[in-house]
Amino acid sequence: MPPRRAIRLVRAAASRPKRQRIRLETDQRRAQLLALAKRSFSDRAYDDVSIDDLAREAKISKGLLYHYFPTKRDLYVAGLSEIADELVAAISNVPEDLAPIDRVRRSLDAYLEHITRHARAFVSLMRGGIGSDPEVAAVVEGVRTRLFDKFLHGTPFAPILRGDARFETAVRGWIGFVEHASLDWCTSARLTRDELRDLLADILHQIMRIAAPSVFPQLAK
Amino acid sequence: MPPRRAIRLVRAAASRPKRQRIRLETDQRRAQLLALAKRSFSDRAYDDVSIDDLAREAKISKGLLYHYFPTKRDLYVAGLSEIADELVAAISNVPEDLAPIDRVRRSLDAYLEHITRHARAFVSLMRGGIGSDPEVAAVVEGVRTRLFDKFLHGTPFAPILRGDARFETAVRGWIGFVEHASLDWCTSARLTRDELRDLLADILHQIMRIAAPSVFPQLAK
DNA sequence: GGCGCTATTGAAACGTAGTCAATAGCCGAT
DNA sequence: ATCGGCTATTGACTACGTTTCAATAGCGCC
Repeated sequence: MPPRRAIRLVRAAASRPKRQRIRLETDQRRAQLLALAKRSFSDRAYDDVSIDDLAREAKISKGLLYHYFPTKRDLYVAGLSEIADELVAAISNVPEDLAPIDRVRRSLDAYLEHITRHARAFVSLMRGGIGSDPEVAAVVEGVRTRLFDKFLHGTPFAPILRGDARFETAVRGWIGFVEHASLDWCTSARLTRDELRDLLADILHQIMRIAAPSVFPQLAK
Repeated sequence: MPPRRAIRLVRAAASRPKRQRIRLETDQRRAQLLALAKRSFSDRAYDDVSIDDLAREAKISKGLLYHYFPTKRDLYVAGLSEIADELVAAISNVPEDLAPIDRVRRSLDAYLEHITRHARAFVSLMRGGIGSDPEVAAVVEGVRTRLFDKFLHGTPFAPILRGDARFETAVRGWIGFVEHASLDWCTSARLTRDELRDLLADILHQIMRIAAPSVFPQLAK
């Protein structure tokens, strides 16, 4: 039926194409949009991702997007939080019964494994697309705090030293070290993953020796 | 002369207030705007500083602002670069003839001194108001590279180890450590400045021992 | 087959970055 | 003095992206 096409075109021009509406459950749609946001904000900078783009890619109207996320920033933060949670979760299934030093090494393995798999997302998380937004800062800070806890969880001296300013400064600083080194490493891997892991673990070890001599009296410098 | 006020009001209403134009030399105007930008972007987030605000504060029109800086981002980057230069300059006048370890300690002193004096600017520099902008990233990266050079300049092993991946990873990671620890410290100083300085210096020392055993064979772990 | 609920739309409001032709102050020449 | 040119400066205008909201269409239920 050759006329079909012609008729269609006429109808389209006359009575407006009228894109068919696809109805989704709230949860599904929300999940779809979140996934899209995570991808988009990992690939491009915050300002380079427009609501129009997102809506077009999701094949919905801008209005609907705003129905699910009251603000572009909210959408961004929601995506970032998920990325953050995934990262923390990635190092959370390290066996409990290992020696502290092995736990650290295993955690580092899991951490490095995860960030190589999700390099783009990790970079966009850490570089913090909107540096000065308090919510974004809170997400990043949350990652640090939780990593701090994970890496130290189960070590015998953690309870003793909790609250010790010198110790906490040192370990939190080490987290900064790890972030920095892994960001560098993501963009140009000049060490193997094992070499980096060993280096990071060794340095943590030394840092704890320096920052908590009371626990390592025999090693005092 | 009571009528004065009334006359003024009438004139103002009739023939438009016509704000008087103040002509400035290009350099002065530019300097004024840069200073204003540095202040504003340190106080508020990038998006919360509008060109209209800046123009109003500077008592000039938007158009003129765009005459000096082709883009809001350019203005921001220009301000950020100055802050960055000031930070690097701050640690640049450490005497050349000190022992390496003392140079590091003196540099750290200068660094900490500077960031306490310019805490807000330092924080906005490091948090990188626009995380994903390549120019902004370049400024921050430039600070790191230059700090790296400054801290190591004059040490005997620097030339030997330049290019050694393990060593560079470690020292660059230490820069991350320092940034992180000093950002924390800016917001809540739980150590004295001297304690922090000593901690940072000790850790650098240990890090170099670990990362460059060939230079410290006698200390190999 | 109508009714109500809600996911969805489209257009319009709004704010902010960026443009540009016109203007006003300054200075040197006449 | 004043004219003329140079350039710092203006302000109205455009463009574009976020956000709002009343209207609409799909779906299940009676």
